[in-house]
Amino acid sequence: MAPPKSDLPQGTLDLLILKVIALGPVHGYAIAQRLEQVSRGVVQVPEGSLYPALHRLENRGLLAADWKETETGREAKFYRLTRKGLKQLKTETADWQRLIYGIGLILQMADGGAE
Amino acid sequence: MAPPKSDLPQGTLDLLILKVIALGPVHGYAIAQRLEQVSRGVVQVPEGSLYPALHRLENRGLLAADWKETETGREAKFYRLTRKGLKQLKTETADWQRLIYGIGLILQMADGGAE
DNA sequence: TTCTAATACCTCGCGCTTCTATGTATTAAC
DNA sequence: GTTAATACATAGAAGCGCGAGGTATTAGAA
Repeated sequence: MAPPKSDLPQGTLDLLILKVIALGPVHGYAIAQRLEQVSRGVVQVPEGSLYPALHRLENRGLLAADWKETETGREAKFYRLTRKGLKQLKTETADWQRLIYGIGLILQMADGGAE
Repeated sequence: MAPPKSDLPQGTLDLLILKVIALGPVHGYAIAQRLEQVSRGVVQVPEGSLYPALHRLENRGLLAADWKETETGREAKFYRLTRKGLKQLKTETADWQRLIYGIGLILQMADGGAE
């Protein structure tokens, strides 16, 4: 309903991409679709963010890719997680959880909440 | 226990600063301390991030500042929220909630969750 | 047939933020 | 008398997200 305009904070995109790929090999275009669908429109990833991110992750050795055919008979680059990528996913997920916990504490803060 | 290394995602710092200031006038140095204490060490704001952020927010008209004396008899720049700043705080808080909701959906995703 | 829309990939460059490093000055403690 | 904490500040580097642009294929509408 509400215009779901919401830019991603720097750093979170990698985590989301790793998570989607961890569920099974997917190609880039499908990753963006999954993220938008699953998050119910909250997370929208423009291609200008997506593909550079994928290349970054691949260069860091967190992803590996092979060209295959999609179900619709079209060539696409399917990504999968490396062992290093899986480890990174776990670390970043934990970091994220800790972060939103900490930020939650701050946002719930009311007058007289400290000293 | 665990090394609390956790860089802030871009954009969240403004939100946290606005939130702290909303509780009453504070000076910059104290803001960083409050954030670290309340978040139990999760949020750590280096001065090189803090002061530029404060200046940014002031230039955008979200904060106003006056020099006053601290309880320890020292000069410090006390910030307070403008009306615009309060409005911004509400918007950004709502945006943040929607974002962590969306990201939460993605991180909870398991195989077979979509098709 | 021709045009549009969707799929699927890519890069360039702007803009913005964060962080490290460095600097000043004062007060308190050791 | 030197170190640590308080309190402010800036400069420069590095990184990321995004808009805008580009290529190519396929499917469907006009």
